[in-house]
Amino acid sequence: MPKAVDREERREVLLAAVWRVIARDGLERATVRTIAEETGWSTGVLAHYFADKEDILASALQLSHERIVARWDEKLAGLSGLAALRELVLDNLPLDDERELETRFHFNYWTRLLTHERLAAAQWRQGPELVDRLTGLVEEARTLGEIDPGMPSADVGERLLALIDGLSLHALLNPERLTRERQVAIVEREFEQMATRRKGPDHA
Amino acid sequence: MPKAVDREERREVLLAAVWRVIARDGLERATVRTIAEETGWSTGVLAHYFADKEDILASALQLSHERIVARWDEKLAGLSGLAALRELVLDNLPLDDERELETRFHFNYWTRLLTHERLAAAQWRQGPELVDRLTGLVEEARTLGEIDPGMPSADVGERLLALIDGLSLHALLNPERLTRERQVAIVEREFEQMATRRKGPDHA
Amino acid sequence: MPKAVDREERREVLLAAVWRVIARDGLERATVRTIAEETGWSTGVLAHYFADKEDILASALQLSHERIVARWDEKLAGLSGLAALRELVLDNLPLDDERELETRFHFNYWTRLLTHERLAAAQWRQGPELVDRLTGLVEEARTLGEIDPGMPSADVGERLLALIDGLSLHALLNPERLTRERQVAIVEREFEQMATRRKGPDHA
Amino acid sequence: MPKAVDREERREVLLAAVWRVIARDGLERATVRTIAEETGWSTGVLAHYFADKEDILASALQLSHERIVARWDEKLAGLSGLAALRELVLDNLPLDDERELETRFHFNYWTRLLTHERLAAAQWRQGPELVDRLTGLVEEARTLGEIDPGMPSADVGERLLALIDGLSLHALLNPERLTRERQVAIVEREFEQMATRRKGPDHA
DNA sequence: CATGAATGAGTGTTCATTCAT
DNA sequence: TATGAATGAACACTCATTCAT
Repeated sequence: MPKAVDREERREVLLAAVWRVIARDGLERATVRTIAEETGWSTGVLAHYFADKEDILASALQLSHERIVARWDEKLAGLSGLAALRELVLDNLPLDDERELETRFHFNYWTRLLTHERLAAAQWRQGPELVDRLTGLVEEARTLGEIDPGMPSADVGERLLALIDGLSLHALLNPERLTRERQVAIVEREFEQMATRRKGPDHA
Repeated sequence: MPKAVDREERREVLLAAVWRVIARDGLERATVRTIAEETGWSTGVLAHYFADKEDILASALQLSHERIVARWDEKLAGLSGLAALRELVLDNLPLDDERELETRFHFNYWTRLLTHERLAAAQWRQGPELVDRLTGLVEEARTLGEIDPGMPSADVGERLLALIDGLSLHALLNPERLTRERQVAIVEREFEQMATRRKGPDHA
Repeated sequence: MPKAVDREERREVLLAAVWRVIARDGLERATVRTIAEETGWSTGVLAHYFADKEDILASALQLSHERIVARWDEKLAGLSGLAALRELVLDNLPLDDERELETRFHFNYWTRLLTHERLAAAQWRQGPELVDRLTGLVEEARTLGEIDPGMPSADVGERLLALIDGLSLHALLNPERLTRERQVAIVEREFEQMATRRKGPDHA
Repeated sequence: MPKAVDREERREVLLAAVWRVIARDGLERATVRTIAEETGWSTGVLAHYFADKEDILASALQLSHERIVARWDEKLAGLSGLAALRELVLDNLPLDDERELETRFHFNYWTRLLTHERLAAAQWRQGPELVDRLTGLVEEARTLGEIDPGMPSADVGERLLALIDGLSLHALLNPERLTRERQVAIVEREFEQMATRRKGPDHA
């Protein structure tokens, strides 16, 4: 009998190393050797679990995405409308080490998505799914009368997405200026205003 | 007597080629050869004007930054407060081909700034400066009574910066979803609300 | 008690797979993995029956050779002189699918025999043996008065060997130009002339 | 001004090194590093003159072919019929060191032509051209009444081609058995018989 | 005996850099 | 000053081999 290896589990262990390398050193320095070193195995082992480097990078993003979506589902269970929206926005900020690694990791793919056709395939994209979720919850919040009905949900969703990624970006680039606390404060204020404005039309 | 070459002018011509290559093909594919081809000169000529490739990339960012700051000064001349703030935000979105190239160009540096010490240390100047300008104008608008005095100017500035870069990012990644018109609409609404809220405390 | 495996029989099954792979894909693409796939077993099994890859290749050639020699003995039984010679020459041309595979297989070793010491030293046995058989039968034909006694048997044998391999080579490289029928026609004419010339001296 | 290098001449110098490596070590061991070593330059230099390794190998064969055809033209100038045919056959045997290298070199491509589609393109093939020349000269000899008109010229040409490559092959594999002198003797006898048979039909 | 996971040297290729001209 | 030939380290990838199970 061969050495018993759960291939799927092993793949995930390897991909977690890929996350760490890319988050720490960047995509450019994420060479097969660097990744292998991080896994603790030899370079050749990657060939057993992935077709080529592009498959490694795509699989790493794919798995990360799956984990994130699963976490969303978990965190949002039982919540609806504005509360769910707030949770979703906060979940997508680099507010702890795990999510900072996650953000740094995804960050590296953004530029690549811009110029690499093949990577732009549907499953690579977390963005579209997030904006849809955000917009859906905005819509829900509006139905529940929690927010100003005067604004198109899609635009509100888009603005929240921009806020998430903009804050994430600058939190990574300038962690001292844009601390975790400050990110939360800015988002909380955003939500206060969204909630406040629910009567916006009334007072006019 | 050596050929009379205006070194500074030549550098700028070369760096403009660097912008085009990076915006079009990405940093990864911006090889010395590709850049040289874009300039129309040979690869060797770059060695006369720059220390090494990193110097080329840093100088390209630096020059781009200088141009942008100059444009800000020009556009904001005569404006103050909310009007100036609005102009500055809109100027930093990829709303025409020139600024789209600019955004795509800068975009490529974001990930690199995260991991490359030398580039980050020597060249990252735009972000801080922009957030400072935004914050300054928010402060000015508050002094002029144009906006809600209840919010910390720095946080408003930070949120606008996030909005700018978040919208820019997704406008590049998904130009069909986030059209230029839609970017403007989202920003305009943001400003309407900032203006509306100037009496916020009053109606409570 | 270990599993009862007829090692010799297993080796032959494995080597037959080697023949197919090499004839089909060439020596260059005959990797251990490809061969293992063709056998239906895992790559590791080859290590149990062969010292290393070179041993696999040498053994495959060796076995093929043994089979061919056995076939000669069978086909030539009861024949002698010119008739036997004709049969032997025709048997060594790729005139049916089995022998075409055989020829393609051997073909791949020719260049390797030129440069690989170990293979050349240990395994090259067919060439000499075939030329010896050809020469022997020429000698026999001469003794029987079937052919021109004026020519050195060794040279006639050598020429027939060259003809066999030259025709085989071009039949593989250009099957449309050098069809099986044409190969036979060329050989038959060769033998007609050898037979005709048996009275050569007489008419002078 | 750049270092003055005649690119075509340099290419030929490099390709001559390729010939030597392949003839000596075989195609399999003709790595880029081995070739570079033989040229005396670094590995990178090959990238300046050839697109990739396949281009190197194709160009080497191409140049060799051109040289051979040029030599044919030179050697056959002023000759016709059987005399030209004899010269052409003898020229294609490995009868001196230069042509032995040539034969060993070409030899290595034969197996590759069998399995590599791309290499099978028209310009790679010396064979077809040679068989056409041979057949043409046979036809000429027949017109001149130098040989037996009873045999199809194409078949005679084909047989001579087979003889050439068969003798070349075994001369390389067994130089002690099939010496240069013996190759010549076998070919000369072949031509004597072709000439003798010109009256073949008469004596019947 | 049979498996296939793991290894790491070797491959073709790319590329920033150097430097003679 | 400008050229592009030359370099050689680094890259992704392939593969024969080893060996724990």
